[in-house]
Amino acid sequence: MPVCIVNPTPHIGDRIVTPLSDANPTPPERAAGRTDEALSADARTRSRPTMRHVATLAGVGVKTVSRVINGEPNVSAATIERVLKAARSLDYEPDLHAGNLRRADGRTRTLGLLVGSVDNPFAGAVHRAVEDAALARGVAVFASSLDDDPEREQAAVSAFLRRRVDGLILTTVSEDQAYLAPELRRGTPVVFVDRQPAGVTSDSVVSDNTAGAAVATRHLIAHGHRRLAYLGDRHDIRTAQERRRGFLDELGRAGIATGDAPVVEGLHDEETARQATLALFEADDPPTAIFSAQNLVTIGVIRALRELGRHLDTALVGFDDVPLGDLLVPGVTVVAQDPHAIGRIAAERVFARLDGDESSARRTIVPTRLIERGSGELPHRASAR
Amino acid sequence: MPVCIVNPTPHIGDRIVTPLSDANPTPPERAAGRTDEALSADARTRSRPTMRHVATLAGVGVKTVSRVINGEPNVSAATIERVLKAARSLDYEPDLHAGNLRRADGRTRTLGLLVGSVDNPFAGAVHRAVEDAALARGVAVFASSLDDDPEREQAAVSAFLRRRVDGLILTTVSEDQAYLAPELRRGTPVVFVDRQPAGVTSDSVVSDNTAGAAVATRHLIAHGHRRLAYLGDRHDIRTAQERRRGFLDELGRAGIATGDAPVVEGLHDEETARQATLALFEADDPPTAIFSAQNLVTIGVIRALRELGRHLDTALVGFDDVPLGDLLVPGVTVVAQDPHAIGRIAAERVFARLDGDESSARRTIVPTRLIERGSGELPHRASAR
DNA sequence: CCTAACGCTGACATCGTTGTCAACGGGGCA
DNA sequence: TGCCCCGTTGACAACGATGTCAGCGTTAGG
Repeated sequence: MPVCIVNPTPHIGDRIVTPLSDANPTPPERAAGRTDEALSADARTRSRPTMRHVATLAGVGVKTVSRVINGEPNVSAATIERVLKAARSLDYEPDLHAGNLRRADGRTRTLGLLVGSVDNPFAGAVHRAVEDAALARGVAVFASSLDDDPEREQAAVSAFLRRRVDGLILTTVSEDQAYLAPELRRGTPVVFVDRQPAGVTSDSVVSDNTAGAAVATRHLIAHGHRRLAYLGDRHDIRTAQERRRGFLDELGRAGIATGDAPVVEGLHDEETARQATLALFEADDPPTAIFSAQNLVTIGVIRALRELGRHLDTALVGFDDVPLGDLLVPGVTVVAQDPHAIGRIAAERVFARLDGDESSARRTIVPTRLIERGSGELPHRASAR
Repeated sequence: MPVCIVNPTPHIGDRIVTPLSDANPTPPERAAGRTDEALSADARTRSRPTMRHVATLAGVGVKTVSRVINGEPNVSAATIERVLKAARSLDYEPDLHAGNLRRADGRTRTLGLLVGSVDNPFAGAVHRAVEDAALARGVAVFASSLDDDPEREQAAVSAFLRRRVDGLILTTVSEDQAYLAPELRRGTPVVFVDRQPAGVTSDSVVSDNTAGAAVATRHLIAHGHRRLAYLGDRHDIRTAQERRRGFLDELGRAGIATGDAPVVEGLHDEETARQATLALFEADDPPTAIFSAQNLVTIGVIRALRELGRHLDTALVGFDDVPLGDLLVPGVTVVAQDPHAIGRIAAERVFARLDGDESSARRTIVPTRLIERGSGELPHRASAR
């Protein structure tokens, strides 16, 4: 086995390629064998074995093979043995989709999951929960990233539907999901996560955005802050709107003028959030406390505050937890969502629908939890500047 | 739209469920219509429309619909128009798998991806890169978590194969992937990521584990440390073995006795790593520097060092980057992998194979990069204790 | 002893689509 | 005019599996 020693400080992007011994010398080729011997020899090598190959080798009919593979009753023990042996020797794997074409229930045992980005920790947790629920039922999960792009949303849904997924779990960003109406009418379960649907009615599972934002805001106000800034996601995302509303409502409730509270929207990643924060502190009358409405935004804000050296005197509460948030100094106070619960519940809703639950659409609101770690408890003091 | 106010400090796990107006009132039922009117009416409502439904509505044959849907030539403009109109009005989506059954190339435009856990940031980045490459080719990605469970590995591969994925990108953990040999013989592209295959020969894309670990170790030694501990993953994972070897070899090269260097293995999450670290400091002669060989292990070590108040006098270099590692105090020095490159290259290998590349199997080694952030540059001083 | 019932089995149609092939009609050319 | 070619179209088989059904042999019951 060749060992490769790399330059101690290599440039990422370089790579070292090591050729190994020959493999896959057999070019792909579809079988056309018809005689029994041809079938058998052929299945054992190039082409993918079908039930007919197994049946021929076992000396039984295809239907009998089907019965054995699917564990149907009324096959003699000896026959089962022969069929299994043949299947093993050919390394036979049944074609789920071919079977599905004819099968009565028409289920592909497949789910489509659309999340913000499979790279985001929130999405990762949702995905993992969905997968765990799916695995228990032998269901595979297609995962796709949305990137807040409405076209990508529709393209992903279309790709899922062409592959005949049994159900959809969707984070959406388009104005309106009316395009899903025909599919819903056909009975395909669709559960919206993190975002609520518009233009159609279906199950959804979301965090309590308004209340969570209000809790965060109240927390900052309770520590003496009167000049609070909101930094959030695109305004056309309803989830972001709810968080903003929770923030502004709470300001109003505390008698703080909402008109001149700095509200920055349209942030979608660390870098834009960082720059927005820097700009906020360049302007007159910078905030003494910040509510950041999304995990990547929170990280961008933290970076900016560090750069400005204001992280110890500017209070911060973020919506959605941040990895290692407890190990930073100060610790990052957040309104934590429960992405694992969101994913699990969404999957449960899909499976309940598949199992025949025809009750009316349900909105499940998963509570958030304020986690105090320091950044949100920084008191207001006379401006440091 | 009902608004729900949640208890300010709710217990996560509770949830609020709001019933919405009725939806999906149509029970699922397979169509059996035969006459043209029945076909049409039926397709428009309950059942999923097929090409025959579209053909009937457009007044053409199914093959013509097939031609239009697939953009094949030799269909008159007027016919195309009629067919598209009919397809749109029925909200027709072709069945990729049915087509695939008959199609010459036999491609499902689907990929199977097996990673440690879709929840892990390394895996998320790999996944995202694979998805991006796949999206460009209209390929959907099945993602599945391995959890270092050999049975899960085989079950996942089997689930992928039953769904006839065009290619596999696998993180493996079983002793031996000989079970893949028949599939490889059939020409299915398989690319191993992060782990190298055993018992079969196929493409792989891995980080330069040995060199990376050596760089990390050399870095710690250069800062005066002589008592270095290794904390790593399960010993039966080859990737972990390589990192350990890189560590021990480098110790040897520096003339440090490897026999009594603390080497803790079998760690698989933050908690086990944390406890192992605590134990290390309870014993005599604790290390002054730690090399942690995996991202979750690194985090566990950091937590333990914080608890012990030793984070400012114990040097630490981790293998694989840690989210927000630059914002901790001290910053976490790591040997960063390039998971995005790993995923991208793996996907490129799969697609190259699908495009007919039959060159011999290739091992691509993606370099690592030492990122100095503070924790790895803590100097050795006389024991603080 | 006859018949019904049952366990076991395979022939056949079918699922939704595409590959093959032949038919049709019109235009260009000899 | 006759022929061929080509663009357009649809009938039909086939892909790999399952649902249906009928046939076989054996056993239980009358």
